[in-house]
Amino acid sequence: MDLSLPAPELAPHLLGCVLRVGDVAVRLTEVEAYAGEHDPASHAWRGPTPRTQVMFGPAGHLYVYRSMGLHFCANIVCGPDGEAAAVLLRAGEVVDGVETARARRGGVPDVRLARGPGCLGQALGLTTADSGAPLDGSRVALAAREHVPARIRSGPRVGISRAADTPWRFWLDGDPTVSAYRRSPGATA
DNA sequence: GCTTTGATAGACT
DNA sequence: GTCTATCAAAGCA
Repeated sequence: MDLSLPAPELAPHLLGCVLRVGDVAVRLTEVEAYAGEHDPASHAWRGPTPRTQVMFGPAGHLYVYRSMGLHFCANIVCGPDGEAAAVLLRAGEVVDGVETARARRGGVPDVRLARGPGCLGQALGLTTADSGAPLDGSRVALAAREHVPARIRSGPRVGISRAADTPWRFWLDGDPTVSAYRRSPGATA
């Protein structure tokens, strides 16, 4: 696993990998690539800010942000140092620490534990305090998948207002934990 | 210092 | 399928 790859190349390679945060681990089933300064949909497209600075740093760190006040979304920073590339983790299947995740999510069906970016962040217990945390295996670790997933699909990204037609969303076809496609209301497409 | 916007999720018609 | 809650960071005056 080479996290210094550009986001669009790395994203499909992350599918099927297991991300562990504390007691909870998820198998990634849905991700989206963001190419930083070259991507109008990225938080970092206009240059570094206090909130996005971690994306400009070296690969192998978490970037966590808050959306709509209530929801936390997790990204894995990738690309070379200085490039604001990141891969948004949109959904996953909880493979360890299910009880912990279930408690955090308030008793929803298991298939929904990490379905959707905000849900995934909540299931893993991530907050903005975890933004910038390294994937060094202490609290957060990324394990390579054992086999290449059989069916990977790609398509337009979801829920963003710019460049929504860029096919940088990747997911495992047929996986029940993948969120239903949901078009951005104001997407320019 | 103030105003606008957002990489959503869940409830409601 | 459509509508809205809710707040911090970004952007602008």
